[in-house]
Amino acid sequence: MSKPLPTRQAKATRKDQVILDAAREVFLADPKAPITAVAQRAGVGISALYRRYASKEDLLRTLCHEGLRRFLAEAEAAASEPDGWEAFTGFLRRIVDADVHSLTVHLAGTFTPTPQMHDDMARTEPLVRKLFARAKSSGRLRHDAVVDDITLVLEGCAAVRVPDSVRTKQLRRRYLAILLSGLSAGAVELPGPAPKSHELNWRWTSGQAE
Amino acid sequence: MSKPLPTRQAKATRKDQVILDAAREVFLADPKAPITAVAQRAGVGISALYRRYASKEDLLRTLCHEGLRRFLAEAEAAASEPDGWEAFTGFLRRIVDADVHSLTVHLAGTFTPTPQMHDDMARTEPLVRKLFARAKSSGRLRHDAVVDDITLVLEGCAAVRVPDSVRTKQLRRRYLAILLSGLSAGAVELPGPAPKSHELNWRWTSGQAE
DNA sequence: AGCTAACGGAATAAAACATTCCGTTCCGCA
DNA sequence: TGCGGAACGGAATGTTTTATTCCGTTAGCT
Repeated sequence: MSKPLPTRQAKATRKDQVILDAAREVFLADPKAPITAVAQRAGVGISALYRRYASKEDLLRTLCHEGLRRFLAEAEAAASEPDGWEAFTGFLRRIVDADVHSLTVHLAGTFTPTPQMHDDMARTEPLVRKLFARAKSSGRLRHDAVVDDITLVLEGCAAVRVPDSVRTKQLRRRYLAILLSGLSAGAVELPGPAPKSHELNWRWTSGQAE
Repeated sequence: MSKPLPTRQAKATRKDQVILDAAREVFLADPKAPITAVAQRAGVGISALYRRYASKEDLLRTLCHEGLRRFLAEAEAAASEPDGWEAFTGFLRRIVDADVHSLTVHLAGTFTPTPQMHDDMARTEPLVRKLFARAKSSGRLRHDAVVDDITLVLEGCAAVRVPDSVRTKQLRRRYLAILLSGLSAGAVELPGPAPKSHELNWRWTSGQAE
């Protein structure tokens, strides 16, 4: 009773997802991977890909945009969590679990972003800023942490990767816990100038390629 | 009085270093970079490279081995620092500063290691283990941290990278400080099974390529 | 039975690369 | 002052890798 209509179109629609999933896995592991690797992982032919996406760049862009949307959605969801600290840490955990950071960051520069993407990015920023501010005012966050440290944290978590994806998720949570513990109030001063967002978004600003 | 002999051979010897430096920068930024990129960055022709290294793989291997040696040397140096916690944190800071982890890890799998390298790796392991044990017994390290967390920490720090290398170093120190703060004693329990070394060395165990 | 959306995958054209080769430069010595 | 060759620069070469296209096949659907 779950699949009452294995109609041709329905099949194709389901395959849409399979392909996107495969693409995510493959490009997450290697942003420079050939498109045939995606087809293989998805268990489909190359045609199935080109039927849906005009080009490799198009696929990359779609994938990345999907990640961005997820990020945005999580940020919005976190906004309604009453406890500021919980909202903050929960948000980070979900982003790390979803491996969204790798998507949006490691793929940046491999395609030219659409206006729509820029728009979504712009909508995201204030939400994250707010989330951070709430965490800060909860008193649980160390006083010298800044919003852009979030980027560093996410980048670090994304760097944790082992062949087994389940294990990867566990290790990342452990790692995030260490980081959050380090970001908690009451420790010694952090060294050096804090990061500024323009320093960290360079991957987006310069067009194309690697 | 610094360069009394700009003799032909002396020049070449100096260029050795220039080339190795260029190679480090280039392959650190992109492990798959073409060899011409190295030549360009070094400001030399391709011949200058092939005069020194039989192949690209050979260059990669040399580079990586150099990094491994540095790692080993730092570990040995840290062993003679009397304070266990200082030895530990100082060691990490120097390794992070030298960007050695990226070298040994991101390049792994792009060449077949020499017996000499395996040997050096074997010599390194007990040193690091000892360093960790001393940090642990200093009481400053959280009780549920394990040796292999070091790998995660280094991996995370290596993931911090911005175009400006000076800034990168600063940001990494900040990030390491957060991590060390999180690794300090007295916080909440860390989640999940702790990492085991065989989980983290997969890049070395499977031969060749990506 | 016939039409065609949805494919699979070989074929193709273009790019990216590692490596080789050859002509040039210029140090060091006679 | 001229020569031999080490040390190069960088174009030419031969391969490999890839994105993209094309064409024959397989079903849903009527």
